[in-house]
Amino acid sequence: MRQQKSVSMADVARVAGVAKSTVSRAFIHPTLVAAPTRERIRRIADEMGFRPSRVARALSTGRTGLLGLVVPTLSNPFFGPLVAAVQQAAEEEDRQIVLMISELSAERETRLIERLSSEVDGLIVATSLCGDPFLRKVAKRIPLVLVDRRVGRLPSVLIDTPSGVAAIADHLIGAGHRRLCYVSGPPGSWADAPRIAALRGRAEESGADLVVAGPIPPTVDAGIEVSETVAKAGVTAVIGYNSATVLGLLHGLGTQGVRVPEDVSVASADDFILFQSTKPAVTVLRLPLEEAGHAAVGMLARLLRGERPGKPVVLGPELLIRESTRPPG
Amino acid sequence: MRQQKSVSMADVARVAGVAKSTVSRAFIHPTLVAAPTRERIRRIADEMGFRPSRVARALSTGRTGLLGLVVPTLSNPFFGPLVAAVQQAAEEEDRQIVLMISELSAERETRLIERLSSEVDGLIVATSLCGDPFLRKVAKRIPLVLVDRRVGRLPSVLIDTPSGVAAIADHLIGAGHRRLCYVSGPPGSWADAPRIAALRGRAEESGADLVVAGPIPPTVDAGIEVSETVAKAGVTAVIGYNSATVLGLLHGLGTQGVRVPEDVSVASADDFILFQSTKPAVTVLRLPLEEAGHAAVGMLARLLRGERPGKPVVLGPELLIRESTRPPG
DNA sequence: TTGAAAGCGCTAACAG
DNA sequence: CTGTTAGCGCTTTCAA
Repeated sequence: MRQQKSVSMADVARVAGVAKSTVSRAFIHPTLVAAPTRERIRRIADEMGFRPSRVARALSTGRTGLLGLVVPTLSNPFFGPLVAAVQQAAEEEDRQIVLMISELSAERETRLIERLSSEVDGLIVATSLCGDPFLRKVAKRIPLVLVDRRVGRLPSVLIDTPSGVAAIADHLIGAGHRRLCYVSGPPGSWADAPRIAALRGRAEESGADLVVAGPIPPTVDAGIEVSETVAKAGVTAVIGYNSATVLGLLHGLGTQGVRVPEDVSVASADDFILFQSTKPAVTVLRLPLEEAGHAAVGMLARLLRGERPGKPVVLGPELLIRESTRPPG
Repeated sequence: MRQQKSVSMADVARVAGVAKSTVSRAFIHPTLVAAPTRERIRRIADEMGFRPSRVARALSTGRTGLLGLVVPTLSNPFFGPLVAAVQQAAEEEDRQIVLMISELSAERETRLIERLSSEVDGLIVATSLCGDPFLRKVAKRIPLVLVDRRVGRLPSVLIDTPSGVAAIADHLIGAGHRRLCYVSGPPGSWADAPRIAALRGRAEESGADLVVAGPIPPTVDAGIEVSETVAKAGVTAVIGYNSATVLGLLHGLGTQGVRVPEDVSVASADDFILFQSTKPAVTVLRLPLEEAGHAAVGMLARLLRGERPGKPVVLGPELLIRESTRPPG
């Protein structure tokens, strides 16, 4: 049954001529052990290559040191950096990440969270398909932090894209643009309404016009198609829903002889690594994914310590101004 | 210390009026328990909401049910699908994935693997920075499967890109192209030599010419720059190292008035989701990442059962022929 | 400041 | 087929 003949606390204790409990204390509550003893134990443990068993510790403390992270997919470039950030932040707390990918299925999502919830200390959920009531229920049983989703007063880390989109508008209007276009995402996207509201607000304040094109699917093709509409709308600047849309716009406008940015400025509400090296480089919103990951782990750690999680953290995207946007005319 | 008042086996045993061990057996070795007893136990366990403690089981069996997965980054679109596939395959074996991201640092990679190796049942390593001797050492202590890397005779799942690149050449040459260009990756990329060898082989067999451009950095910019060279090389078809390179080529050739595919056919040795919806859609190699993930988990499972892992699995990429390649002229 | 002892919840001999 | 009995390796009272 046993296979690994790894060094246990008992072994260290024997060699050091002390009780197991003293060895344990030397690591967990160093202050409770006389300095010389402690150092000797540590040295011996080290020499013997002692590695405390997480499993045994987990059984006795009731905590595994594992955090569950649930994301909908890794194909969307939104989630890679988030996962990476969460993993790194967890590492700093000496915790590990158990990753689950729901593949955009609500049923799967629910099932995975259900299972995970009984095997980790806490959960970070960055998915949108499972129901609110379900999440509320899970949060009762286990510390839970939501990312980019709001469910009642559950602890959460939010990314305020509307304010980022507004920042794009400010930048554009500030540069002198008077007619802007927003190309919206797929029909029913919950992200669009607040963005459009924010844009309208900015437009009204400054007396600029706002044209909304779409909704269209978030694909390059759809972006290419919609570029005709955009070209005819008589706008001098366009903001695209996401990177695929913008890629399509760039291409579509190009083939219609509309130059970017000379004729029309283009910005993306979504970052995409290649946008920094396209010609022209595209003005984008950099989503604070790293920050979000760290914040989520921090919040979860607080919950696990029994502290109050604090208010939802709201992170603003950063506007990266590049060649694709400039004053009109 | 205790916090969750979850139902334990002892509880179930008491209610069912049997010994703990019988409850245990009812789940682990169902055949060793009389059918009626077994069913009664299961029903009661179910009603009580019993969930066996993985931790306790781990302590007693020495196996945690966790698999470690180490990848270099999630920014490269190569790894997202791989991670997803590994997670899914693991799930089917009722195992969970502990994910580590080395962020392309050899030192970090070594450290992570070192730590992970004492906390999971087995390891899947899809990184290239840590040293061969180190991996050999780790593999002695814990079942280990390599992905897209070969170290001695360690179990591994390989993706045979050279044969895929050769398939592109066959396709092109078969269509009548006589002068091909391969745009290679970054200086020192270990991937290039075998690809170029494969291409040369095909070219010689068929009496076609092969021009190698580069090495260049795997970026859009570099792709744009190199497109001048390509345009002047008098080739009718070009194969790019990866998606960024090809994106650059597409753009660069376009601005030089070289039409794709009318004047030059273009193919990518690397898939990229947007290539199916660009104009023209690009002929690519689809890397069998899902298959690789499944194969790796399967192989690891075999190792964990004490079976021989079998020979390295070699997976061939699939050639997806699209609009960007066609007969010359 | 240290030791002894009692678990944590489960699995796996070994009896019966 | 089922019960009894030891642990797995660690943390944590409780005493000394």
